[in-house]
Amino acid sequence: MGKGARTRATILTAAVETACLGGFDGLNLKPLADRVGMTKSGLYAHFGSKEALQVATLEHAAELFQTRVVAPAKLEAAGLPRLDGVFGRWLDWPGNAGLPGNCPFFAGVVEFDDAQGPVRERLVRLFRDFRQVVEQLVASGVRHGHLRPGTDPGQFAHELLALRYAHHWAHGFMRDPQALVRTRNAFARLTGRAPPELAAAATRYRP
Amino acid sequence: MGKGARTRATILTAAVETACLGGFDGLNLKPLADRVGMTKSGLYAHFGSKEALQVATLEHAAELFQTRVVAPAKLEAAGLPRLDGVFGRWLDWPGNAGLPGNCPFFAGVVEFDDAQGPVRERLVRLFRDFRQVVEQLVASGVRHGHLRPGTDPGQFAHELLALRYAHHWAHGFMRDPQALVRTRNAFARLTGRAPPELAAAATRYRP
DNA sequence: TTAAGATCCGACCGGTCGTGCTAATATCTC
DNA sequence: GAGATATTAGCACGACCGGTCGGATCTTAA
Repeated sequence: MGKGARTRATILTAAVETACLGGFDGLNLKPLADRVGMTKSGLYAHFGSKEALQVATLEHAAELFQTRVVAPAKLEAAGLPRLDGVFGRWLDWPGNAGLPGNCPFFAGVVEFDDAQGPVRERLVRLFRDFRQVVEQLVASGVRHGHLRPGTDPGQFAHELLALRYAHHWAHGFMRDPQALVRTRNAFARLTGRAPPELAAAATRYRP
Repeated sequence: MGKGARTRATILTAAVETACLGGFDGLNLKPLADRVGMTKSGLYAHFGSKEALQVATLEHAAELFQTRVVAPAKLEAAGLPRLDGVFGRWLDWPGNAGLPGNCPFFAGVVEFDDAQGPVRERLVRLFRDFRQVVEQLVASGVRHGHLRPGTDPGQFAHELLALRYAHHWAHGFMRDPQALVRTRNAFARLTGRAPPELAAAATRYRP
């Protein structure tokens, strides 16, 4: 690995940490350059623009997510246990990758939802790919008899992401000490492992 | 209403719209002043700082939310129907208030989760208050026999917010045309009104 | 060893940011 | 209508933004 690739990696590592703390809009050149002991123009030798830096940072974070959250599933039993593992690691992310702050992808959702450009496109594709991973895990769970036949993987993935998002809000923002147990309860209900009497909230109301 | 109060209202209306489009970090003085035909210092006569402007904007948005989403529940039948109404209007917000873009509160969650200060505090209190409203609606639903006795209002509110957050992601960011139907499905499952065979996903798996 | 090329710095550009101040103007009260 | 007050414009400051450029310094391969 040449010197260029080495410093590029150093920059990207610091950039991902910065993005976890301040989002992709917080990826300002001067502070980032200071963090790695360089100058702004030094960064520009590696990335030609701020947008390119954002995309590269997103890519680097995605690789980290892949190795820390998704890949370990290969070592777990196929079907629902694998889904359990991914969801559990997803809840810890990005902390379990040694990163400070919160998930940068969720920050990107807010920062790029009205804007457009390559960063947004890349982020959408990232979410779509991960969603597909979840859907395959669900389908596998159905095949193994862990989940009810006919389970809609798209609907399941939608609700799974909802739980992760709510955890981000309750734990990260509201600092609710009950966040984790509530998210786990909801996950248990989603996967049909809640006590039967808690599986649904309503009793007799029909609109 | 004096002239001061009138222009202050004009500014805040424009500020809420701006916050819907670009969040509270996007509340920059010059563009906002241009939008209402004033200069930056004109705004400064009304709010003494950017932070105060953000707080006032948050307050104004909260009042709008109260009147457009929460208050109409008074006209609905107590219990679950009232919860249906609030959730339905919440999904439309802020569009049903004539505002462009997305919910500014969700943007604030990302922008102020690591930061601290009066804006964050106000936003936390806002969410806590609304969560309490939801919990009371749930408790009322239990009393009316619409929801299973013993339903945990806190857990229910946690999952309800999860659905709204997922809708924000799927509809607003991912532009998923199936977002609405999936959110409604999930709401039906949460309130126990999904077809029984869809109420839970798992069949026999026990970890 | 040496020269080509990669790498990085320092200075600088045009803009925009939030924040102050003064002066002039509009509005309200008496 | 006069005086007090509230409101707004105009202007300037320092800090920071993304981006550019020439040249110094270091790697690397011949």
